[in-house]
Amino acid sequence: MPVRDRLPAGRTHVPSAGGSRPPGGPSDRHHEILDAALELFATVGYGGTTMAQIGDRLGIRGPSLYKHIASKQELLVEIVTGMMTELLRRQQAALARGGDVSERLQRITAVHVQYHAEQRYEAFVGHREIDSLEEPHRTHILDLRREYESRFRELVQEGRELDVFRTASDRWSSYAILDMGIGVSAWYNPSGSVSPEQLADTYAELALRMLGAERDSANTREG
Amino acid sequence: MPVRDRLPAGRTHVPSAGGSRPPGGPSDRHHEILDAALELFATVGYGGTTMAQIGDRLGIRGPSLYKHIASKQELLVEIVTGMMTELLRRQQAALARGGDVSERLQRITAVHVQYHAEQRYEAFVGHREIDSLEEPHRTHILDLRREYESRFRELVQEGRELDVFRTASDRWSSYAILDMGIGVSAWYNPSGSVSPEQLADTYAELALRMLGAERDSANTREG
DNA sequence: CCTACCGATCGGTAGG
DNA sequence: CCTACCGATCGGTAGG
Repeated sequence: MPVRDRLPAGRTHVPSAGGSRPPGGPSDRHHEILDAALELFATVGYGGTTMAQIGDRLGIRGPSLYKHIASKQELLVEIVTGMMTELLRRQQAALARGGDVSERLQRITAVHVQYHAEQRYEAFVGHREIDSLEEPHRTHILDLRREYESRFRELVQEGRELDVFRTASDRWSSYAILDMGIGVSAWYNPSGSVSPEQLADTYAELALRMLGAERDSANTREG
Repeated sequence: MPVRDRLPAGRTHVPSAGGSRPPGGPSDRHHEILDAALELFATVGYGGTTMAQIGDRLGIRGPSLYKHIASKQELLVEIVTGMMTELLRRQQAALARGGDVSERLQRITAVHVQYHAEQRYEAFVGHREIDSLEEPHRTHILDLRREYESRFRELVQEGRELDVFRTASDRWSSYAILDMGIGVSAWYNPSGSVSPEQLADTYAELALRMLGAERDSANTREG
């Protein structure tokens, strides 16, 4: 359900490297285009976005965009691959910190949710517009996604085998965790009073409870 | 994440009333069109579906559809309003059965999930294509959805005030439950070995755990 | 970065 | 239920 209403306006920049890039450089323009496209794809959809609209946001005409980009499809590919790459990167970092299975599950859930709040536009587009990707990009993204998902499932399984988690199905439990995090990208409001970190912590707690983890409620985070 | 791959082929009929309708009657054709449109909207999107494609499924040309329907938009409106109406109807029936707050929360979660598995195409389209609705339909649907969601939130609140549930936020908990159910419509495979009922029961259990409900694990269902 | 424009697609209508 | 077709939109190219 959550999507409440249309996605609220507001920016969700890919880090713009505030100053380290030569001003007026070609990749600056590319980045501005990507940014405008992201916001439009998120609010009116890939198919619903025209090159003229993207150009409007930069004060130029549609055809002028082609001096900086190859195609509309290229913009989508960059957005979606950037999203999956970043999700996998954060997930790997979370796992690399080690800890018991509850800690690791809690951490990959938290980074999952935090990303979907912080970069809600990338996440929203990344999930919604996968079928707008032409091959072989679509297949590639689906492969990355399967890898991302399998980390959750494997961790749930590990916990269940150790009798730390109690669940009827590793698969369904991990899907439930993934899906409730994805949902965040549809309703999170960055102008609200809650930070992505707070939301991430709360959801990670919900996930652990869902898995029937016996909480010591104290030492789940290392000192 | 879950969407695994493209939505698998397969039918999800609005009940076709096997035989009680006069054969060749006008509403038969209307229903066939609606059915073809549903499957196409679910697999290639509303914007990605052409009238010619819908016609193809019935062995007729695109323009011939207009003898039975008013517009492409009308088809979407019927699908989405049908979905929200049915969800609300089932939810009300679940609440009307009474019981304590855990029982009622468990039941509205179960019907939520069961619908998203049984009618996964309607549900998928109903969530994904809301922004493809023209006004005033879009606003109307969003109103119905808010009503549907609020029942979850109110029930979570009731349980928390009774100290039956323990949750950091009624809102986030209810969104989590709603979103994990919505996710089902993207990955559920009706050809698999698990029934919508089984999935619904399992998810209802996950929801209760998430809310920190103290399970007696026995008398949560009346005799 | 622009205007002019091509080629293709599509929802819907006309008129049988 | 069909063919013929209108009017509008859109991604992308040509050629400055």
